Amino acid sequence: MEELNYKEYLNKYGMKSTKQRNLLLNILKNIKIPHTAEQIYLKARKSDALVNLSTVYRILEKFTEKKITLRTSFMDEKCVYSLFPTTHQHQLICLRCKKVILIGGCPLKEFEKTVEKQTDFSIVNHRLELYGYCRDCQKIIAAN
Amino acid sequence: MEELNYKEYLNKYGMKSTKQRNLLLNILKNIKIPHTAEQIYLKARKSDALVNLSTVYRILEKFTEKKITLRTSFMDEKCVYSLFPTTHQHQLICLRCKKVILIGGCPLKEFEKTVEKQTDFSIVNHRLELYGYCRDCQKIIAAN
DNA sequence: TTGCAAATGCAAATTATTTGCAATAATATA
DNA sequence: TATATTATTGCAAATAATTTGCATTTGCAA
Ligand SMILES: [Mn+2]
Ligand SMILES: [Mn+2]
Ligand SMILES: [Zn+2]
Ligand SMILES: [Zn+2]
Repeated sequence: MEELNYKEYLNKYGMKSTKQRNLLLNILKNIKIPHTAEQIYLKARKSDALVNLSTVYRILEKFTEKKITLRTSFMDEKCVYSLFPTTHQHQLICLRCKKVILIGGCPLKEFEKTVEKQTDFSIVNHRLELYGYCRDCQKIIAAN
Repeated sequence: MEELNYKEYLNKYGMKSTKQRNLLLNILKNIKIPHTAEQIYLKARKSDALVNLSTVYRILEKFTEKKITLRTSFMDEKCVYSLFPTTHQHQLICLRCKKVILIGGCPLKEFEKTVEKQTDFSIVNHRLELYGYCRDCQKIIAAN
């Protein structure tokens, strides 16, 4: 964790720079996979700055509203948050260890056009996730 | 609502035929879009047979386990249930009126193979939903 | 520096879903 | 058909994630 001040950045979004928000931005910058509000809260506790869990929820809500973060929810599980991706991408999720791999490249452009013609819908976005087993988990499963 | 007895069908799955289960099967058969447990419960109450909400949850849980129903959860919202589709299909959802259109034909087979090669994952399924505006809602939005 | 709106902490509320347990109902079989 | 054996149900209470009310604190613009 280096930089702990995102004042300009936050002000640009009309948000005050608080130690809690700076801290969360820093945490979000350093995580490689999406985290739940509670996971982020637990990381925050480890730092010297204290944050309350409701504050974490409130901050993530505001960040999501401003598209600073992306809020995702898998099948049944809790919502997870990550910095909003700069490019359009999709996720490949391991059903056993929950590892997430981001995949660039979207296979849906043509399909969307076809569907638009067939249905008269105007499609504005989509959600695509692939589920499977990562190499490690494939081995573990095979060994049982 | 015609037939109210699915005894053979339920027994085949190792489940007893109860008036609650028969009723739910009938409701599920007649709905055109996925419903929440509570929506199904409310429809059930309208019939003469009484059902408890926890029972509805328990029945839907068991149905889902047996793949009689499909349990889906959109972004933040509650889980919804529908009869398990006989063919692989995806949903096109209107962001304004929440209408759901089912679309047959999956554009992902080739893409999955490519991703498997790139990532060493073994892909077992995927989730694809398209979001947009239905024709009616497009008009309404344009008129504002 | 001060004033005020925005942000926070804390506890309590909400909401969807699940669970324990005693009562009831469905099936198998005597 | 009567009975025994389980599975299923109803009801109330528990859980778990998220949200909210309110008093206090903080950031920042004037
Ligand atoms: Mn895409
Ligand atoms: Mn598909
Ligand atoms: Zn894995
Ligand atoms: Zn619509």
